[in-house]
Amino acid sequence: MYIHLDCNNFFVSCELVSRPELKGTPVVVANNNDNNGGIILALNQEAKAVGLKRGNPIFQVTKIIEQNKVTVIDVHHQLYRDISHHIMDEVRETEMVLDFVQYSVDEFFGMMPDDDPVRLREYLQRLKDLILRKTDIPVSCGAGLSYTLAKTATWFAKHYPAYQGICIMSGEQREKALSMLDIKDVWGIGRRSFKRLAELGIQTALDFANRKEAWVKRLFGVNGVRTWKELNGVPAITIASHDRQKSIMYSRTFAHMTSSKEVLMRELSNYASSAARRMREQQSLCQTVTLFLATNRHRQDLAQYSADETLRLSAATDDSTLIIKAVEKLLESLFRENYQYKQAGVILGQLQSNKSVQLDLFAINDLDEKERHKRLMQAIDGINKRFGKNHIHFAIQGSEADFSDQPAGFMRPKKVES
DNA sequence: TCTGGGGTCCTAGGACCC
DNA sequence: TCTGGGGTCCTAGGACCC
Repeated sequence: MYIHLDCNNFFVSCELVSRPELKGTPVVVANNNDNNGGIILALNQEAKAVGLKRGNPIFQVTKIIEQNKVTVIDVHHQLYRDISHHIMDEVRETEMVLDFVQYSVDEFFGMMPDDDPVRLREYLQRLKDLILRKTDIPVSCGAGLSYTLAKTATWFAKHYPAYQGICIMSGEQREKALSMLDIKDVWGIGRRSFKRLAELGIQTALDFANRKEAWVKRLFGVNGVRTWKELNGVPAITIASHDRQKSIMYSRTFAHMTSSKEVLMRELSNYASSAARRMREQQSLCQTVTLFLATNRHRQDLAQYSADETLRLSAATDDSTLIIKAVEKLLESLFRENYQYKQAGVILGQLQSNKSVQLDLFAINDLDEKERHKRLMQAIDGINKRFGKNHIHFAIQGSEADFSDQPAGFMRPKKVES
């Protein structure tokens, strides 16, 4: 049997670890909160109960928030990454999960060489208890004959309190479960497919699973067929190991728009620097650097512009100086005067291991230079690890007061963390 | 009159996920 | 006033090869 574990309301649960007094009260996590902008990214049961939804712009629901004394917390992505690492490490250490594979920041899959429902339930209960004890994060879990069915089981575990957070979907229960599952809630069916399926009269997961394979292939391609097989209890999906990403993105929506190239460059150099640091942490090099810019698409009264461009480096690198230089070059190419920019980001692409480097043909005599850069990066990371993020930085990143460690906003004083 | 048949690689954009 | 940030994979079409 495939098993699946998923943290409950992950972002909110992470915040409640350090603010336990808020447990039992409505809490949401939003971005750009201190600017009264932003949207709801995550919410707990209590917040859902008063009518809030993921994706609500804060300014549209201020009344509900005030009337119900909802606590709104600013998002802390790094905290969630750290807690995620903690959870995954704890689970790995127990060696309880066969074929462990992390799927996202807050969920993972595994296998269980047993389909006895009683033993499976005990086993999942032990995992669930372990994670709660070690990290204070509640999880829900499911088991089924494929990844998709295991994830479906977790969906039932979350939506039906009677399961108490654990749902085992045996082969016999499969059809009944799928007949109760709306097709839009199936993993792999997004908004587009849902719309087409609705037009074709397909309402439940079972309706879909009962169609012929050729029909599915014709209308929904290979991915559709994979989902179809999985729903029928035939494993068809492989999940790539999460330990080495293929790209790293760092982007922000700004609290205030800007039309200044200098301001953009300062922000972007910070994003590049943060992305490069994360890349070095996972011991990768990037071969490409992408930059994108966009105006506020919600402001129809303003001129719109968005663009992106990718620069291929002559050799893969993890050197912040080279990456920042690439970003400067890209900004030079993409920037247009007289637009109000609202969003920008840097993507480091085609990541590869730093263990096997393809040398730059034209820099082959520059090994000393390479070594010096490498040591420079190590020194910068070491200092910042010891004295705090951005303790030392490149001049182009701006003065300390400019750093927006938290989601966006120019000129906001740096938050000091003890 | 009549203009092939087979490949590979790259990229942009779509669709999906959390 | 105010509308997220991060990823993956697939496919179609263009450019190129013989």
